[in-house]
Amino acid sequence: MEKQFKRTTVTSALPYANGPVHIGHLAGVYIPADIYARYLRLKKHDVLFIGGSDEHGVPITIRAKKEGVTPQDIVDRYHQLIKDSFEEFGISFDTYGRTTSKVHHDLASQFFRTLYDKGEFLEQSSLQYYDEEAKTFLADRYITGECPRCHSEGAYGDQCEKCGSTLSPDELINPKSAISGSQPVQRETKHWYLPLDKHEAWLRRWILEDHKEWRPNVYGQCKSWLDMGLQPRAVSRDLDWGIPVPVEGAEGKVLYVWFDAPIGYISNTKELLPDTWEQWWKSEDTRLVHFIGKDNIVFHCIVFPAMLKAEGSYILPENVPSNEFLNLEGDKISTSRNWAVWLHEYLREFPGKQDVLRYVLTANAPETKDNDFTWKDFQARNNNELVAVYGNFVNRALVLTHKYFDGAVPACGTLNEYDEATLREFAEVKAEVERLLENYKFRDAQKEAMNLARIGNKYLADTEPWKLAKTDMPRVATILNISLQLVANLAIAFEPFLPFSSARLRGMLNMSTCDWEQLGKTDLLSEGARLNPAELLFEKIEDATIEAQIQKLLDTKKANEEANYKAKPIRENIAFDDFLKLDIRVGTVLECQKVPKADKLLQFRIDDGLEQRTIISGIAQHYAPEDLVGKQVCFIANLPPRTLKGITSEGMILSAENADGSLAVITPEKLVKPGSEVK
RNA sequence: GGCGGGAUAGCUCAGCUGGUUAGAGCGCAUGAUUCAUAAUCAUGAGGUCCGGGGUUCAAGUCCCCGUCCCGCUACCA
Repeated sequence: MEKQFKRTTVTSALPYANGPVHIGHLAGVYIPADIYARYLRLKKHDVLFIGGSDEHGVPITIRAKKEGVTPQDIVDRYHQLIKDSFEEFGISFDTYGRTTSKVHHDLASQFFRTLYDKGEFLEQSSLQYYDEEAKTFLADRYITGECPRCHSEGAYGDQCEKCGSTLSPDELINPKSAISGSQPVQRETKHWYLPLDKHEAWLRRWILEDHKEWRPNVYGQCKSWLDMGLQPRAVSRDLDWGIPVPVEGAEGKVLYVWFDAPIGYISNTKELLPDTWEQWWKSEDTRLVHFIGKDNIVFHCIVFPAMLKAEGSYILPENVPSNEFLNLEGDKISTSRNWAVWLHEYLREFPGKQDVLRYVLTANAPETKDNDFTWKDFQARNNNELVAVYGNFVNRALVLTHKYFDGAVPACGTLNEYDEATLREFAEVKAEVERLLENYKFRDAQKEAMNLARIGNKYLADTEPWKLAKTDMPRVATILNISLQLVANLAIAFEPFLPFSSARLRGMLNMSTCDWEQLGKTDLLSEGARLNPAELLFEKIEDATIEAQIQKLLDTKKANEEANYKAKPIRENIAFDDFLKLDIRVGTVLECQKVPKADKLLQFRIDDGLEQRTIISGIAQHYAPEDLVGKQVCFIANLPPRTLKGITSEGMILSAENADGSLAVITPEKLVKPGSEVK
């Protein structure tokens, strides 16, 4: 475990280039990765911090189609937006590439080819939908139709967004091609699969035995997957946006985006360092660390390592620190619902306050469980911690020096015991911050760094130089010298966390060096050195500012509710005879209970006027079974029976679906005889 | 339902392989102080460690049963 590494490759999940970056991404991946990379650099370790945009995949092509532009236009737009906002925010990538680059295409292609030549893939043909008009196979997202579960229109081939079901394209009723609108036909197509099952044995050993130190969520999820047994995964798709499968007879096929994206880490390295990139990826004394969100655990811990191992010449990750999710004001962050704090907007609305957001998102990082970001917490942490503790100490030390010594670092006399105890505390904090950072505990590490400022405030309160100034100037000189040394130390300690503030602080101190190993030293500023005028390192954030942000979110929410409250268009007319075929009846609920081993199903015993029948209905999340007993419901009585969870359902209970997805059972306005027809 | 993660002071979280009166920051109360962005410092009040069993001399920490939250997954005629 205590392996010595010569260099470290740090990767952070590639953001998908079909939308901007929000605080969830920052808290989960980019800020911790950046802190880690900056820390290693400060320690003069060799480190390479890799980022880049993920620019392939179906959602981008769909978005392009919708907007009437090319996929390239989409990725160009968001790649630039994301790249610029990361840069402005101080995420210190050594390189930020993109998966549409030539280097990436070549490398990914070559990677695939190597595995292909080594026989690491399975080839398999299957039937898939094909659009004869557009002359192309259709990816799952390109097929729409009626959802077989909730019967709403507009379900996609992989998922119905209305009821949330996961679908496969051949389940859709009346499938239509999203490209031409024509009815697609099934055609045989060949694809390549990575047989993960073949890699199971070593993965099991490597993760479950050799990496017990991985975070519980990461380890647990891997174990869960391994215990369920791994299945082969397709690595190609029929699509024209992506990296062509480099095999004869594979025209019209591209690498599946999850296969090409992680290779992006490697190709971005190669693009930056064409001659030496391999040492960052193939040398046993390189430590590889992937920073990701919890949705990416399986890819980075199982699939990507399997790819690397299959290729044969690459190292495997040493750790995969993965964060949970960040919520916003109590609700899940959602791009489609516009429920987010977007980085590019934050940068515009809070100019110069990068570090405030960095601080808050680290202090409240979802390292062990989902956390909630609130604007009030943002304000409190800024005003009560950054301003009151850190900024204030810096300001006190500088102002006092200007007042009593005209802005020059005063001479340090003999230290008394209290001085030395204070400095010892400092050294202890340094060791603790290091230990925490090396264990990927960024939240605690930052808190520990903040303790340095607390020590400083206490030191000033206890020594009271403003009183001694009347009687003992040499002692005041010593106290302020030490205080200023502490301030200089803060500039180093906070460099990984709050780089902008550290830079400003160094400017105020005229401090040229910044080296982690100097942390804890008391000669960072030499006697007589001139200080610049004190500026406020952080400023208070007023209530009005916070209220405006909260209002902005509330407005968003309202706008969304209105946007969602749009009734669906009426379907095509049907013949009256078709209506007559439906036999809708009223029944009285005699019994109702939850179906065992199913979360959404209720089992009804219904009096239909003639006899009793059993009906299963997926409304368990909206009704307690006992509340329905004795009620009358409407149901379709002449559907063929269908077995669900081993129970035969003889009909379908009618419910209305509200805008928020909740269900309301349809019941007659007054009591009628069971078996009454609904016309 | 299965699997994984979580549940500890008002809030956000620490508590390693079980061991003295369960900790930190913020908030709150009281006092001190004025160099400082009404900042700081000290002290204090706050906890059936989700509930119930069990193992043990000893359990927040281990085992079993259950509840709630998050994720993946199954079911939704």
